[in-house]
Amino acid sequence: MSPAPQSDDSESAKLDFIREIVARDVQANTHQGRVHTRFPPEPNGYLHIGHAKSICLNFGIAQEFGGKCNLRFDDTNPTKEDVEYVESIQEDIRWLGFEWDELHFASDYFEQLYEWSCELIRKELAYVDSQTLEEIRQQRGTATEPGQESRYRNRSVDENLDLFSRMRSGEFADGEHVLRARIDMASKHLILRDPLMYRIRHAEHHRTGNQWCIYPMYDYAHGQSDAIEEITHSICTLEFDTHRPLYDWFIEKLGIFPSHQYEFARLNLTYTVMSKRKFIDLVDGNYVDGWDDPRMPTLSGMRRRGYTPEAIRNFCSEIGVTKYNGLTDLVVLENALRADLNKRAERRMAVLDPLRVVITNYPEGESEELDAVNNPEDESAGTRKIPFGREIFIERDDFMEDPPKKFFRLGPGREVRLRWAYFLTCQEAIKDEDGNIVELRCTYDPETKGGNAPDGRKVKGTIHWVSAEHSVEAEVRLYDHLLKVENPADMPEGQDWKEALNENSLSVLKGCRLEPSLADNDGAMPVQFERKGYFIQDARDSAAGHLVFNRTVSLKDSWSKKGRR
RNA sequence: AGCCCGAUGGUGUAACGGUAGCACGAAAGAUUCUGAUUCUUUUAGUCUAGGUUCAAAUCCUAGUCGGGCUACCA
Repeated sequence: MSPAPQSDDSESAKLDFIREIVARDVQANTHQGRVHTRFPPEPNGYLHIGHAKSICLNFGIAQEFGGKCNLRFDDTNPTKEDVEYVESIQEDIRWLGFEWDELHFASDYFEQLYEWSCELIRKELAYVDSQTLEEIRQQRGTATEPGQESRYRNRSVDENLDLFSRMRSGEFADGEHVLRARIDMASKHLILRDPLMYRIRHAEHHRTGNQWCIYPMYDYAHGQSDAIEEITHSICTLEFDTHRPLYDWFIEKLGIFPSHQYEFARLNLTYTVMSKRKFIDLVDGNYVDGWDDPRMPTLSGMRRRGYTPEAIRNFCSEIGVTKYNGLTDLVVLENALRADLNKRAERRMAVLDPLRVVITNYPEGESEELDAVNNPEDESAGTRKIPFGREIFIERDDFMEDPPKKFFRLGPGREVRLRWAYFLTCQEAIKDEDGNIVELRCTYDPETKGGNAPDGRKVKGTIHWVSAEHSVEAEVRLYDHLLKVENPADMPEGQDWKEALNENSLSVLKGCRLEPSLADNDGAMPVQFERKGYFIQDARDSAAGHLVFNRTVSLKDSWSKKGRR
């Protein structure tokens, strides 16, 4: 399939430890120099930015080494999985810019897996255990004490074969029997203490329907699926590293294609959570609006928020791949996003907190159109016309009645530039009876049309504005961190991570005023509201009569930072 | 607790026995019709203790700290 463009680091990029292994294997002509990876999600939830790291790694390696990457759904637990997720996962991967070479489902291998189980039984390497869950658990032993062998451990091959086939044919209820690998109940690797291979589950599977009532466990299904697909490098996250001895054991005993497993550290980001379990808590607890809430680190949420695939890919390449379990600062992600949006987003003007300005020396009842540059970073984006008139709106915090010296914006008697328009001088602030400023009376200099003074005088500040008459109203949603703490794994004793939820993570601004070109903006196009940030029209709630914009990310703001000090 | 994995500026990473480098952040400055962008400069690091070696971030041993495993989840 056609490779997507890989992230923008080129040849100068250093190889991470996994790519080093792959490069070495190619060099040594292992598997005839063939490279084949896979991305193996369980279809039981939506993909998140952590999955993006794995996707970029697996698909990226395939592209870089001229290999292949499969998408394989690890659908071995019918009670948790659903086609809804199968579809959303594919959508998200494609959106990220990758295309799989082969699409597989572990459930397609159930018959082969069953046959291999029989082979292990015949080799006396697997047996049917008829103990209860509780008994099995108790016999497992502890980290310091060995486990005990099941009283069913030495059943004959024939009895095992018979029982296993009757398990398959549905003779038994859930939990009556399991199939176990016969390894070593005294092993220091707890995972090798006769791990379960199959359990009985009378449940309908989203793909195989009611064809099966026994389902393989992850450890028995995953490595064998890798082997069937002749995966050369099976890349997974760190928590599976204790499973590797078992992964290798099955492959060795079955004598099948020797896939190898390599583990890397999953992504952790500050101020957010990154697990399906916690996402479910957020959605079910109505802390967010759903899996695609723009505050969620799910790919669907990030897409709705206005993240671009390129930004995510660049981020993944910047953070690297190691076995160190770190915590990546969210600003790294946000900067990757700003860098990408800065190049591609067209500029528009929008006033989020409008303050009316009457330009007293501008002729009443008249208006004009001015030229504005769409993207100073990209000349090909061209220009557009923006209407200007006697009454405009400016941002409320662009005016101060008693401004400090370093405030470059509007104040009584001060002159600023209206972006792409004229110089404007504030003459008077009109207040209501409570002393709130409700309107500004200003004058403009007709000689400064376009934004430059013929006499060469300079102004320190340029502010954005919209025409009162021509602007359109919109709702704007601003987002902040989901959590108030950097690391939810680090909560004080006895505190649940949900106590750290930021109750101000969403603020909804109504009555915002946008320049009219935004009314028929192609909804999918990211835009920069000048001096405010990058925004995108909300894909779900925005309609012709009711514009809704999401703030993707703010611009860097060294002014407000200074104020804090 | 046993086993496994890990530890380099604030954060994320590179250096593969031979000059500790990069990015982000932070700080200062320049430019600027976005207090954005861009550019310049500065900042700050090898967990600890031993050992091997002419030479250790790198190899060895022990310790400390962090993570994982002890599901009929993946």
